[in-house]
Amino acid sequence: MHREERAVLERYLKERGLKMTAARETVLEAFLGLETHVTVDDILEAARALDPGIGQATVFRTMKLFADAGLAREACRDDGGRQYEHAWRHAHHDHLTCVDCGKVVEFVDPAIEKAQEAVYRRYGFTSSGHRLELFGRCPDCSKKRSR
Amino acid sequence: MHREERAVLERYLKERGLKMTAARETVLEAFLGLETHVTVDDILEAARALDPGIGQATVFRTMKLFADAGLAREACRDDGGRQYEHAWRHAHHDHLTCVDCGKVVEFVDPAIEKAQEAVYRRYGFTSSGHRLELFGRCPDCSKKRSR
DNA sequence: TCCTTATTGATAATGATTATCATAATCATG
DNA sequence: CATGATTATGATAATCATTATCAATAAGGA
Repeated sequence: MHREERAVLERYLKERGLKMTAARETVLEAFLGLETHVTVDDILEAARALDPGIGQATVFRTMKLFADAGLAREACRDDGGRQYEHAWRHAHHDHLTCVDCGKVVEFVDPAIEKAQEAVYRRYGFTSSGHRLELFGRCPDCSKKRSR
Repeated sequence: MHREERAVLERYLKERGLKMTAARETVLEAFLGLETHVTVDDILEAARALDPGIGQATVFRTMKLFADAGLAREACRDDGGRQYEHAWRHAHHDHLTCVDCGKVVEFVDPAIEKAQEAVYRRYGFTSSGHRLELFGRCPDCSKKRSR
């Protein structure tokens, strides 16, 4: 299962003299088996379902590693803890979040992406990623409000 | 000093039966006297310069209040603690951050804003703000890298 | 297999934020 | 302008997410 991601991880590890371990395999399987937008505790729970001996610190460490290896993307939430989403073969996308019910729509907008490139050029910056979150009310919650 | 912001705060407080206090005045002055992008500790330090008796918890509470009153905007940083920036009569803007030296450029791009409106319409959402952060390398750091 | 080095899990430590609570300040009202 | 109901404060403890420490273990090249 998840042979491709495993290969990515192994290459990453070998390149810097790190080791492939049982714990790392377990966390990888747990993470990939979950939906995107998960917290470390979600991953810990899933990992312990596969191997009850996994420690919390290991999940923190391992997810950081995955982020660096390009397997996960991390984002801070205003409230609780960090969240992770799948990054391997998951195209970049932005988020549209409902401030009332919390629903999240993932989207990609070429016009936005293009305009961002123009901003980088304007200030002479080299691009290395961005984070865009649109907040608003989804159709349902908008309706409820205006009633 | 800062009569307008003070009036905003007073109206906000009165509307919900809250009280204007010396501590809130002090924190307001301290916050407005600082540059934007400040942490709670920055504000605490500035507030204690005006009144050494101010408690840390009060600053946390008060800044939350200010954010709700539209005087401050808060944003989470991936690393350390929350940061606040001025919100009253400070036009909305986005951030372009250098991942090497930490330099921050504030910008507004009409094309991006327009494209975002289109996204809201596409999904039937009502807009209530957004957060955009572009990451990259500033001209200086780009040069250093390519050497 | 052996040996060096990285990794693990448990636990303590940290740092940011929030809750608690007794005391003090605010302000609408009489 | 004194009163009283209520909110706010500051000190402290509590919580939550995350990181550091460390002795014991596992990986993997020689």
